[in-house]
Amino acid sequence: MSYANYMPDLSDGDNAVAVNALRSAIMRLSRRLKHQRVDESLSPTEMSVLGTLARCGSATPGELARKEHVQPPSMTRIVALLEAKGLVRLEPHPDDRRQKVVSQTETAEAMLEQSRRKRNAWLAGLAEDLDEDEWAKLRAAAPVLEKLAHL
Amino acid sequence: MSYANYMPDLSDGDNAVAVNALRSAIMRLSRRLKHQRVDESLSPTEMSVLGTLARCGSATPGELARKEHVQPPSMTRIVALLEAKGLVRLEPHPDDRRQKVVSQTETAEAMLEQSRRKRNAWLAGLAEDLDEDEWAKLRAAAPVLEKLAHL
DNA sequence: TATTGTTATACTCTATAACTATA
DNA sequence: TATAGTTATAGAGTATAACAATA
Repeated sequence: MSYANYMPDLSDGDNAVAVNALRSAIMRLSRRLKHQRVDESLSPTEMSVLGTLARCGSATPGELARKEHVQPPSMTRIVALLEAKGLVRLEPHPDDRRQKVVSQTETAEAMLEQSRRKRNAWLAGLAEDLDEDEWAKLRAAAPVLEKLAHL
Repeated sequence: MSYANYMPDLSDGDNAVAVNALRSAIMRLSRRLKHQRVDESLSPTEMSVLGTLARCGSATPGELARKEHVQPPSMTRIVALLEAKGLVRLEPHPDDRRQKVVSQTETAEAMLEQSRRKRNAWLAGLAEDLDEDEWAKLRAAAPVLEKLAHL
């Protein structure tokens, strides 16, 4: 099969339908996920930063800003709030005194675990309305969506 | 196969991984989708309301607030902004004088069409990094995500 | 008395512009 | 001169509380 067969041709009805459905679902679900916080004082982006740190180990504020698609001043504020809550640690960069190294604390790890439980519980509630086939499709698409989000 | 086999057991690693990936991707993609507005003066929720009206025909402010998961005062503001831009029409409710009926204008239909084109263009840009199999998984999961968002 | 929608107000999150320190 | 991060400020979007009109 040639590249043209799966490239998202703008006139391809299937892909257009999928794109519209994805966008609509993403915007709606993101709004509802905001209400599923383990800690009400933790914003979605703060949670996302903790998740990034859990995956990457540590990062500079600039790297975090690029990964989360926010501007540097916004990340400055987010990191400061997380530090005040004891969820991240800030250390001087070993090679460059302009930069800082942000890493998660043990408290953050515990909170992420708690968050995972709450998200699973929320999902379990919705699951009663999904059948096995639908669940399989979600599991298959999850890594693709994650890849899209990182592109 | 029994119900227990596809129910999202909290100890099920596959589902937990999928949930984490989905949540992370949804939050990141929603942030980037905000920057893909066809009209800079139209917020994501305003776009979403227009989409809802396109699907449902018309609705009261209260119904829209529930569907978009925002509080009634927020929807009052959103509807007022959309009306000022000539994108929705407000008419008195036929049976209940407390309520109003919101419906989209022809201008809104044209804007939604333009928006679809822009989203497809954005997706076409990302498509170069997705292979055929990944696209198939996205198409399969799109209706499921839409269903989730409506549950 | 309950419900629909609005007004007034405050809060959260993010961005832009200007600044400091270091490379 | 360029880059990393910060400070100060403004704007967008939403929520809560109090209110008006109608059921």
